[in-house]
Amino acid sequence: MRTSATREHIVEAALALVADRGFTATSVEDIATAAGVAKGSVFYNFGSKSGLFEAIITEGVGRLTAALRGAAEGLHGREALESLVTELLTQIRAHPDFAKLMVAETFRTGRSWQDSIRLVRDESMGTFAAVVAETWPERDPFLTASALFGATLLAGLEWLVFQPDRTLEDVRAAVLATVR
Amino acid sequence: MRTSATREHIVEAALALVADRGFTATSVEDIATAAGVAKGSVFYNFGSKSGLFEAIITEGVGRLTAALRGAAEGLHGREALESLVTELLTQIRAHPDFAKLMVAETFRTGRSWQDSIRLVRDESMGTFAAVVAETWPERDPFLTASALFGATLLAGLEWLVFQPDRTLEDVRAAVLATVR
DNA sequence: GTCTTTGTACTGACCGGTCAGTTAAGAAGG
DNA sequence: CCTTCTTAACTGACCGGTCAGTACAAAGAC
Repeated sequence: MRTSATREHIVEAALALVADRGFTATSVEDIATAAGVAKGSVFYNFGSKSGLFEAIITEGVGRLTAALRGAAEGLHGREALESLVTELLTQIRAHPDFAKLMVAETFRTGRSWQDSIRLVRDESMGTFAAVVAETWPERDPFLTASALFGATLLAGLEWLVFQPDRTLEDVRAAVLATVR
Repeated sequence: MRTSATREHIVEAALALVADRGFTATSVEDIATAAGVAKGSVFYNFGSKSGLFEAIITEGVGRLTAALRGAAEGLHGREALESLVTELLTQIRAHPDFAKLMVAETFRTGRSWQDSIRLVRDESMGTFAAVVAETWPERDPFLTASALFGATLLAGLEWLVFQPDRTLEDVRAAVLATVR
């Protein structure tokens, strides 16, 4: 099997802990305990602590970029934008820890996995920017895309962290009502 | 003098390092070296590592909330919103490290200074929410506010970190063109 | 004017604990 | 019995926090 149960348990536990506390503040021992394995297994399966996080992020990157690309596929204008917002919110709900991690780490420098984070950012924002460039050619595509992306991302996290009782539809409506 | 030069040097160095690397990843020794003082001085002046960060955040909190409150004072509707966006961008430019720190730490839990961070968030978002509630009573004030706040904040950081050659006016225009 | 005292700001060597990473031995399974 | 995977014990580096001591200025004491 390509991804053993042990690997999956470790990745899952690590993602949750790191999203909440940060990379350096989370010890490998804690991750191993939460995953129900011994510390050595983490090193056997991922080589190093940062190796583990590169794996986590690479996995999340692939998932998110694929989802966003698929969501915009064949659509144009406002319709494409609405589909992107909806898909991003869906992904945030499905993988809130990864979303937190992204927000927390995007503007830092020097970590080994920074490139991967930067990659999701560029890919995701690129998808938004493409729609913007096509639909509103008079606007600055990347600044506009980051505003749209930021609005969706922070509203999504506000929802999951502080107002978890709301529905995706509530949040979607709020975001779409504020952007034009 | 209330705040000695030593204190200021330490706060300044600490804010820069922590915004870039995170709290746990930054050692007190590193901060002291960057500030040009001995490690002991950090503990003499702030008591503990987390005491130092509570001081940093409290300072930033006061500055930001006062600025936003002042910006919305006496204004209404779209005019108030535009003033808030402009003021938030101005603050982000003046104190980019504090902005990074906010983004990185808002969705974490359990740190001793978390309450202070939460406080800026609530205050800042509250100022936006008040304008929303007054101007567009049919919209959800807090979800809308977080979308507006998120759009401005992430566009602002995109600007400072990835496109520093742009002007505040460029970013302001992009954000205001995207929100309605 | 000089000597002693006192208080404050600061220093850096040091200590105890924590943590990433290693290793050697054992289980699981074919 | 051999490969793959897992484990517990261990190691050395690093880090937060402490503390005994230095520097120095202000304030009496004579």
